Amino acid sequence: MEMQILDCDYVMLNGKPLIRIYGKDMKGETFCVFYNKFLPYFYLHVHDEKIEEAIKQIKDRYPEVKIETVEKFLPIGYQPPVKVLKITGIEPGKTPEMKEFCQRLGTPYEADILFKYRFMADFDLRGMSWIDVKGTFQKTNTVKCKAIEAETIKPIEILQNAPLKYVSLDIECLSDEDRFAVPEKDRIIAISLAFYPEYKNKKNLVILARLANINNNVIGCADEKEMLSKFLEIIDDYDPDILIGHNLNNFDLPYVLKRLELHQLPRSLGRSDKNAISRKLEYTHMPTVSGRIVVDTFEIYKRDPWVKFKRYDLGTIAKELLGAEKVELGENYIDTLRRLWAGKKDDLTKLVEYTQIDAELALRLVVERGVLDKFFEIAKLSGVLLQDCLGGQTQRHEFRLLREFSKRSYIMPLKPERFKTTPQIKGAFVLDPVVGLHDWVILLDFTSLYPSLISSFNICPTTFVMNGWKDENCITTPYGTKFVKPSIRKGILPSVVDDILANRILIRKQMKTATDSAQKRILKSKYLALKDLLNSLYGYTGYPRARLYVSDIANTITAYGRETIASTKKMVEENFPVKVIYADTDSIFIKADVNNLEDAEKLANRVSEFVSSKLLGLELKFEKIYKTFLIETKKRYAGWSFERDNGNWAEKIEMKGIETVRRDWCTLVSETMFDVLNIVLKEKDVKKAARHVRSTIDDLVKGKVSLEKLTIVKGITKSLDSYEGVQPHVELAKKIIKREFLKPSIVGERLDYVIIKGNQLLSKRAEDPKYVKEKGLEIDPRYYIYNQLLPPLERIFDICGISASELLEGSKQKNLLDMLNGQKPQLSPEETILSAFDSVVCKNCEWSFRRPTLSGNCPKCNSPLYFSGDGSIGKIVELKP
DNA sequence: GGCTCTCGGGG
DNA sequence: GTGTACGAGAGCC
Repeated sequence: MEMQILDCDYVMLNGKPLIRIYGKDMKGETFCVFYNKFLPYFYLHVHDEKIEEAIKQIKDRYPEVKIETVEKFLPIGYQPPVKVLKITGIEPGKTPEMKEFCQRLGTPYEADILFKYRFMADFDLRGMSWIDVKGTFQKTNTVKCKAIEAETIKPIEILQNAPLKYVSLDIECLSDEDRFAVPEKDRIIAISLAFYPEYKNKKNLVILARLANINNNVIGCADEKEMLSKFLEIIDDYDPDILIGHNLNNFDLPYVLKRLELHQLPRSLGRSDKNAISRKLEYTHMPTVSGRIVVDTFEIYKRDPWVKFKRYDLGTIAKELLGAEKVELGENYIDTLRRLWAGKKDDLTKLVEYTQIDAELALRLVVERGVLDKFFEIAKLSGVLLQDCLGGQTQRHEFRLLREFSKRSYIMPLKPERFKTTPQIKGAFVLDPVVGLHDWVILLDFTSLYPSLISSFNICPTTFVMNGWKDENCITTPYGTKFVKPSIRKGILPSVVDDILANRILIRKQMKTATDSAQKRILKSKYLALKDLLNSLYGYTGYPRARLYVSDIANTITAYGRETIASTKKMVEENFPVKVIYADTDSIFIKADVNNLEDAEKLANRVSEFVSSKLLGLELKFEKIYKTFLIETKKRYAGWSFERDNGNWAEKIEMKGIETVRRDWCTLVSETMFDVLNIVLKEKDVKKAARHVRSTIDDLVKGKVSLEKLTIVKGITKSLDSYEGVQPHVELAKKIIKREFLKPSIVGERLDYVIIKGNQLLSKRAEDPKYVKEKGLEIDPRYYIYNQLLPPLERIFDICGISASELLEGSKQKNLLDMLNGQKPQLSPEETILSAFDSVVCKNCEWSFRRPTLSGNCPKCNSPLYFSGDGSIGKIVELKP
C-alpha cells in the first residue's frame, strides 16, 4: 500500500510504544499505519575513564535500558570521532527524567527529540512524503480509519499529492453580560461549516443550538449539547484532513473544546481516540488534532512576508484577496446578535447567512489561494510534519540537519537552555547613503549571499577549528575564526546549501519542460520552498535557541558579508566611472554617468560580470535601474524603477521604509505622499510637487477635503480609565459613552475619528465623523497640516531643498495663517504664532519639541507647552488652540 | 536614531 | 507529549 504522510503520533500499548502514521492514498482513502518495533534512545558522552562507572549507575537506576558503546562525531568543532553511550529505553515519556539523571554523568545528545521525529529520522520518513507499506490490516477502534500493522515501511518518490479534504469552521457565541464571550460561561449558538470538496452535495452547513427550519443547509438542534454532538458526528462522517478557521487556534478551537468538556462530550475531533487539544504559549499556538492538520488563516497570513495587510481581520483579507464582502452585523455586534438569535425566521436566516459566509471565506482563503502548496513542499524537503511547518522556521532546519547529521554519524546537541544570555551577533553592513535625489541609479545584489558564503568558505559547526591546527589546512576568516578546508572535511551546512542550490537548478529546469498544470503548480511551490529554506538558513545559525547556535559562526558569516560588500564597493568604484551611493547587506546602489536604460544596463552587466569573476562562489546580479532615486536615510528610499520583464522594461514607483499606509494616518496623507513622490520621481519637478501640497493644504483649509480622507482609526482595547496619558480616540470614547448613555460598552470597538476646531486641547477635539456631519462641525486644518501631512512630507522636501516654511508659504497667501484664515475673521494674536513656530517648548523644564504633543502638555513634567519662533527669539505665546 | 512596550485576531 | 516557539509598529527618550 502506498500513502502520503499527513501526521504521526504514538501511544503506549502493552508497555511498549506504538507508532501511528496517518496518511492518504491517491484515491483519497485514509489509513493509519502501526509500527511497534521501535524504541526511544539517546546518546551520552562521558569521559573515557568514567564510562564503566556511568554504565553501572544508569543500569542501577534504570534496569530496563539497553546500553551500547558506539563511535560518533561530536557536532561542534572539527575533531576525530569519540566513544559515546547509546541508551535505549522503553518509554519515550521517561526520557526527560533519564536525560536529567545522565546530565550528572556526562553530556547527553539528542535526548530531547520527539519520539515520532526520532522514528521518522531513522526511517527516512518526511512529512507529506510517500511511503510504501507492507503489512496486515488490523481491527481496532483506537483509530477511525483503516489500520495496518506494518512489517516494513519504505520511503518512495512521488511528486503528486493525494486528494485532501478541507473543512472550515466558524462559531458564534452569545454572552449574557456585556463583554467578549468566554467559553467558561458563554454558550455557542451556532457552528458554521464549509466543505471542500462538498459534503453530501453541500458546500455549507450551519448547525444551530435552537430548533429551526430555515433551509436544507441548516440543522436545528434542541440545545447546545445536541449541536456539539451533531458537529462531532459530521466531522467524523466527512473525515477532513485539514481544519480551517480564522483565528481558529486562539478562539474557535479552544472554545469548542472547552464547551465539549463542560458538556462531558468527547473531544474527539481527530482520527484517533486521543483528545484534541489547543495549547497557547507566549503567542504561538500548538493545536493537536490527531491525523488532521489545523490551519489558522489568521496565523498563516500574518506570517506571510510576501503579502502585507493593514489589518488581519477576515473582512480585510477576504476583500483584498478574494474581492469578497463579509456580511456586517452593524454597529453593536452583541445587541444585533442577541436580537437575531431571539428573533423569528427572518432574523435567524440573517444570522445563518452571516456565519455561513465567514466559514466560507476562510475556506476560500486556503483552497482558492493554494496557500498550503508551499507548506506541502517545505514538509517534503525538511521532513517536518505539515502541522509543524506552519509555525516557526527553526524546526525545519533542525530536523533537516538532524537527518543529515545521522547519515554521517554525527550527533546533535540538546536545545540550549532557555534565557541563557548569549553574545550579540554583529549585523550587516549598511553604508551611510548619499542623501538626496539622484538620477540613473543601478541596483545590483548578491544572490543568496549568506548561503553562498557558508558554502564557499566551508562554514559549519563540524568544520569549526577550536584549537591549534595547521594553518595550511584551514580557512582563516575576516572574523578571525578558522574552518578546515573542504578537502579535509566538507561541512554539513555547506552540503545542505549545495544540495538546495542544485535542487533549485533542477526544479527550474523541470519547470520549463513541465506541461501538466498540477505538476507545474507543485514545481513552483517546491521552488518557493527551496528559496524559503535557503533564505532562512543564516537566521537559524544566528538564533540563540538553535541546537547548533555558535555565536562565532554567525559572526563569521556576517563578517564575510560586510567584507564582501565593502570590497565590492571599492572594486566597483576603482574600475568603473561610478559612485556607490548606498549599500545594505547584500546590495549596492551605484550612480552612473548614463542617460538611457540600455547604456545603464550594459554598464550594469559589465559590473556584474567583473565582480562575480573576482569573488569566487558569489554572483553579483543586476537587478534594476532607477531613473530617479530619492534616499532619506538608511533603509528609507523611493525610486522610479525599471526592470526587465520578458525582455521589456517594466516600470513602477517603489517605496521602501517610507510608510504611506499606517493605521494612525488618514488616507489624505498616504494619497498626498504618493502624489508627491510620483511628481518628484517621474517629473523631477519639486516645485510642482510643492504646489500640489499647497493646493492640498488649501483644500483642507477651505473644507473641501472629504471627511473619509481625514478619518483616523484606532481601537479601544481596554477599559477607558486604564489608559494613561491623553489620547484622542480615548477621549472620544468617553464622549460617546456620555452622549449615548444606553450604550453598554465601547471596549473592543474600533473608533473612527476626525479632529475638529475648538477651544480645547487637541485630544479633546477628536470627534466621530458621523456626528461631525450631522452637526455640521468643522475639522481643524491645523491639526491635519502639522500633525499629519507635514511630518512625512517635510523629510522628502527637505532633501530636495525645500523647507517647511517654503512649503507653507509662497502660494497666493503669504503664510499658513492667511491660508488658515481664508475667508474667516482675524484670529486672536495668540493664534497668530501658530503660523510660523519653529519649536514647542516647556517653560518649566526647558524641554523642547518640534511639534506640539497631542495633550498640549509637556510629556516630562506635564505643564503646558508654549510655541516659540516667528523669527524673533523669546517671543513665546501660550498655546491656545 | 535606537530602545522598550503593546497588541493582534475572535464574539 | 523525549516539546515550552512572535513580531510589527507605536511610543519614548
